[in-house]
Amino acid sequence: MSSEDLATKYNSKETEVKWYSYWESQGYFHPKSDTEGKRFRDSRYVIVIPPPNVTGILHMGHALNNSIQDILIRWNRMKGNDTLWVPGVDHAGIATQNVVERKLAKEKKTRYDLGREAFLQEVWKWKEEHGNTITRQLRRLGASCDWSRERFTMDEGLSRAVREAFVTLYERGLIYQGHYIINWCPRCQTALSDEEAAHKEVEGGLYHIKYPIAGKGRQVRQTEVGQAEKVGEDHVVLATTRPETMLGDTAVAVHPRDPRYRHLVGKKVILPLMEREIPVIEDEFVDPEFGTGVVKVTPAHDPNDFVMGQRHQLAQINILNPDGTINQNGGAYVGLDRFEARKRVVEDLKARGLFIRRDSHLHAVGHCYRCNTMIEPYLSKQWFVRMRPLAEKALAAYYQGKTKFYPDRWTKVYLNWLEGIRDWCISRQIWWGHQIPVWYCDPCLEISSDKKKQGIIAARETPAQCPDCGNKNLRQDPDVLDTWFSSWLWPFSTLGWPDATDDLKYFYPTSDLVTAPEIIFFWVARMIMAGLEFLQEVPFRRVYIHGTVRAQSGFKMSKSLGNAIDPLEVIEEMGADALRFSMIMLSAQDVYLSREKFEVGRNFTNKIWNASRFVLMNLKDFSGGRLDLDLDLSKLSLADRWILSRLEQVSSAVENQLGDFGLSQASSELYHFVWNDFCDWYIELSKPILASVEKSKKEATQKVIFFVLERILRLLHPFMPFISEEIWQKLKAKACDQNLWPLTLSLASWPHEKAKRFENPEAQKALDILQRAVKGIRDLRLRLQLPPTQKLSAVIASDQSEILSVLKDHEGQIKILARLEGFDLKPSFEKTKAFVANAFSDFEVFIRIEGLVDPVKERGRLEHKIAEARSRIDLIQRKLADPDFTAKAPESLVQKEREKLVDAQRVLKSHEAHLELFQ
RNA sequence: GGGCGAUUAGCUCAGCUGGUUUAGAGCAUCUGCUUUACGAGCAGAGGGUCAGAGGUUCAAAUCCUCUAUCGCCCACCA
Repeated sequence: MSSEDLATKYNSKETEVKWYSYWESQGYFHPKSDTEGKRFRDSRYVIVIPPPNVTGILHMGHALNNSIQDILIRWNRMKGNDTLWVPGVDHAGIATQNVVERKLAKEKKTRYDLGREAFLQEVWKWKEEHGNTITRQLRRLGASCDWSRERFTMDEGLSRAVREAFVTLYERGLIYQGHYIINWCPRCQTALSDEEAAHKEVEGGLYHIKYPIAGKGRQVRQTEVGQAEKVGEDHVVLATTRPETMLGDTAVAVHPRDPRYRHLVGKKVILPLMEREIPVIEDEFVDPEFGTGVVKVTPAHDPNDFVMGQRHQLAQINILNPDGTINQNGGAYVGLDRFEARKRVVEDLKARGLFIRRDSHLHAVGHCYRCNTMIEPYLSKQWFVRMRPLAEKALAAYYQGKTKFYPDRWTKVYLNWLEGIRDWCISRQIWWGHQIPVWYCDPCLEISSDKKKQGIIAARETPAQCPDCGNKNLRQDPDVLDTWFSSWLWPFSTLGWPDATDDLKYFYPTSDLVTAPEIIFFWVARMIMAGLEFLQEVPFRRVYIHGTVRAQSGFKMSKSLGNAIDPLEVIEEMGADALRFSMIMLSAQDVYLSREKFEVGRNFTNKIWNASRFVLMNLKDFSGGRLDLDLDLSKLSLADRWILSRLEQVSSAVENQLGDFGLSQASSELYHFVWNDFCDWYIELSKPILASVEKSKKEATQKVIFFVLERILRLLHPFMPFISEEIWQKLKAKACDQNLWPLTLSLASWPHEKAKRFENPEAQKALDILQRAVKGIRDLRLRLQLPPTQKLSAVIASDQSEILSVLKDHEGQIKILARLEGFDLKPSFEKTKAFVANAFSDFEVFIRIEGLVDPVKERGRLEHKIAEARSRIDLIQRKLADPDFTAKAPESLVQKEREKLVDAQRVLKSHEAHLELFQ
């Protein structure tokens, strides 16, 4: 085997390593920022990667997300745009801290044993050792990121950006600190944002409890029969899903217009177990329809109760420790875990005769999105971003058409969220992350009893002393910021913000954002707000939301569910190109994966490889390949003109699809073109010419096949970068104009020309005739179970001379493709019993069988065909008989129906005539 | 409780703004094949009243309404 040949089998592993390291080392993914204006800003194409977590390992969701981005990036790079794909990794505060804490736990240590400083060193160490797993894996996928611009949300520059953003917002009055009910994860022991509290339906209980009315002797009127259970002589019944929180109750509430309880308002009840008197208040919030119409009010442990508590100036009693155990405010229950406390509270209520019943109750409960622990609404002091003003800007930008969502239905989701936006709790009680750039001066804090910010210093640079009193002993807020507080700056922080770098000037705003629906709120919406707030410009023009990857079972694919397919295993086994192509083809909507689904891509790589082998084998004596075709088109064979015409159609279809994020449609367009048109027909039609001794004809076909394959590889390259490059390089060796060729396919130009120089409807029509003739004969041979070795001869009859001449011109090829000994062409043909036939509207094919066929079978076949034709004719006739149709449908359509009718009738007549012979 | 998506051949899915589609593809099934690249292949075949019911229209898988089943997202009803 000479070096210009392709091996019998495609070696994906070797190829992938070879080309990826070449591309990367040559800096092909590294655009320069061109602020000189040598190029138009319109010719930029920029994507920032959704930064995977440092703790992440590549899963199928990443594989899909990054394959899509890489296709868009490579496509744009080939189109000659200044194309930048900014990669990077997210520090993933809670997730990463959890990982390191788990590691410590194995050594029976906690983070508190180490202390903050030493713990953070541990995390950094972990990051150095394991943090580049995901970026290595992205390279294996083929992701053509500019690694020289790789960022980490905790690196120096991004940390600066975070401080800048925080302090700017603080100065604009958009950041505040306050005591509010937030979502608290007792396991992670930190606050969470609303978005981080994943609501899940849980089968819980609705506990009915009696609260005695204070001041015995006061009679409670029996309202109606049937209400007895709700309003007794000396108590009120209420319902709760979390009985243990009663320890912190500071009121009981009813609806102001609820007649059942009017008389109770203003009275007091005795909080059982705590033996505390609490008031009965009225509040519109209470739904008389729910439960008994009476609500216990726990301002420190329920968001609604908190608000209600503020309206009525109720005390807030926090009964929980940060770890979810009951604190000293919980009386006898101190120290118990919240769920244990629930049991005990219920038992004790039962013992006192105050427990009525537990109904089972389905309700949504928040769970920590990191560790899935049930969240507690918890009153604590946290930092918040006032989101309304930011959301207003984002809404305005949307209505100005600044950012568009694809598919469009996501805009509604996005807008709804913005319209109902709530403040963002950004402080986290963990250590791994950006520590809040706020310092306290304790002496000043003590002095300022009013609500001024005295003693609180938010600063970009660590302050040396208090600006008011000069105290040098400042204490930084121990909390860190929500991870998303750095992610929301990603599109510009990665480009150098807050510095006005060349990159920022040239590449911001970016072009597209490609991501999954899960993080529209977490990330996409916030990035848009941040972009508008800090740079007065939307961070990207278009947002492409692709489908979710699921296991075949329909569940989300995840390692913890054990239903994950490891993309690296697939790459190992079938190659990155196979993985990418399979996923993209399936990605028209949510992707349900199973192992077998990757076979499409694998088979396709195999097909491409072998077709290319064939081409290269037939170019042994050839070195006249060119980037552009230097042939007189009119002198090319029909097959050549046809494939060129199809190539052009497909190129522009792919171009159009890609422009609209129709990657799946584009990939399947290419798949069918390569497989069905190029391999099944064009290569087959070329074989006799390539084998012929007629040098000029052979050379012309060599040129065309070379040209078409080269274009195919370019079209395929964004989807399948490795195999296309490997073959392309071999092809390049056959070119006579190599000096015009780029060093790598990834820098070749995208083959889309506006001038339709190859468009050729005549060739397409002629080839269609040829294909039908061949298929018609093949069908007969198989249908009649004629032995393959049986020599056959055929007759093709048509009253259209153009058809006859097309077939005449390609006699040799038809003989090979249909495996005929020979055939005659006739303007008309008298059928005899010695023939079987297939009829088309414009011609008939006959095969001489000389009694080889069973007349009964043949009759059956013909009757079936006749029935088919009749039902078709019937359908068309009914349509044409409808006066509404002929009157209202466009004339061209009616005309078409008439033609269809004539065609169908011809087919019918042919079959009928033939059937008669076999009667 | 709201919103969104799905429902098309045994399986997995295309079918975008109604009319060249007699509703397609891939896998699976069946038949045949050492045809000078590919059996991960080649050549054929069978298989669907497009979830159901209404409606709009000359014309509906495609647009509208309702229903059913499945899935996702959002939501402070204790």
